[in-house]
Amino acid sequence: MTVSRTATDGAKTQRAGRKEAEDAGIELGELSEMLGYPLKRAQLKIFEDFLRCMAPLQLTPAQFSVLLLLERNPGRNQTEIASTLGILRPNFVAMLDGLEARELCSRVRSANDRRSHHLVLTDKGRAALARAKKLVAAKHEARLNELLGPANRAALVAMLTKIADEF
Amino acid sequence: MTVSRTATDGAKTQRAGRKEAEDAGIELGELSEMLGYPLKRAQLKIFEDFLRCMAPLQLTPAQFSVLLLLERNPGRNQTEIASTLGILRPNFVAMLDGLEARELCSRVRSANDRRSHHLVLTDKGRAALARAKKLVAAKHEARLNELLGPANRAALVAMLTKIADEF
DNA sequence: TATTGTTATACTCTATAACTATA
DNA sequence: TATAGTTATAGAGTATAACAATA
Repeated sequence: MTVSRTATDGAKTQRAGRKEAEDAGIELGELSEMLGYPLKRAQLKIFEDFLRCMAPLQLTPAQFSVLLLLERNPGRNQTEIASTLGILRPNFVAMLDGLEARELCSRVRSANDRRSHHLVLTDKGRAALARAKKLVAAKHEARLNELLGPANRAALVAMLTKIADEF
Repeated sequence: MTVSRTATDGAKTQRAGRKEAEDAGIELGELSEMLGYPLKRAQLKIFEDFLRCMAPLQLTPAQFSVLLLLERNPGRNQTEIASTLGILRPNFVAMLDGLEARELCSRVRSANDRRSHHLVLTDKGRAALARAKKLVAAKHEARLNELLGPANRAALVAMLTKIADEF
């Protein structure tokens, strides 16, 4: 649990956990056997690395996931996209404002229901997403495969998905 | 990635991701194959369940991890405990204030170095931690074993630890 | 009356700078 | 001068209530 970090790209911040001196022989004890602790630490590491790999495109994991969803599901409205990703509608507004300001996607008022916006990728957004996918595959996911091996990596994703869906 | 939630105990909040209607057939696509997305969702689910199981003791994962560390490593100072857990020292102050106000641990000024505080569990803290461990083992971790099986669960923790330490 | 997008707002986490008291 | 604990503060992320436009 706990655990902090933030390596927006600068890669500064305190190394945390595996610091250096100071924690001269502090024992984690049961903590390392529980799931939550390594799970949280791994999640932070992965997001950190994702940010690093994505630095040239300046996309956060959340923004990347939105673009990916828009590509796969063009023309959906804000409520649909946000709820699929577990983003609350009010919080999705500023996020979309940002993506739209960068011309990566756009809101198109629906003709049928003039309350809702169809969300679509712009050409620029499509291009950025294509580059982003390549960066993630070549740098981020490739390193993962290197560390765990493809079979273990797949097993890991499967177990995490099972927890997310069934726990 | 994205994903939200917060089930401090009330278990309200929108179901997110696996919502109900609205997301009529929205496809996640590559998202489900990447590590970050299921990793984040699993982490939120696990913390949610941890909070639920821990509701009678009102301990967050972070607070639990601090108490566990104090039990295993009595007499360490704030810098040591905080850095081990990846908590920044400034943020650790309010956290300790809370635990001390509930008389679960206490700060003892060091005789050698009057700048630092030895951190120790109180008897009440030791008792709370004992109860907490039982709750986590009986409710939280047991359910995990049920879902994945002990071998898979161990493999999962091993892989996450590897990522946290070596990635 | 219900829903979509939105605003306002608040609370938690995380992060940095700078102070104080010791060393 | 350097370190331990602290204060103040700022920024993300996440949460809820309520409003305008539309259905």
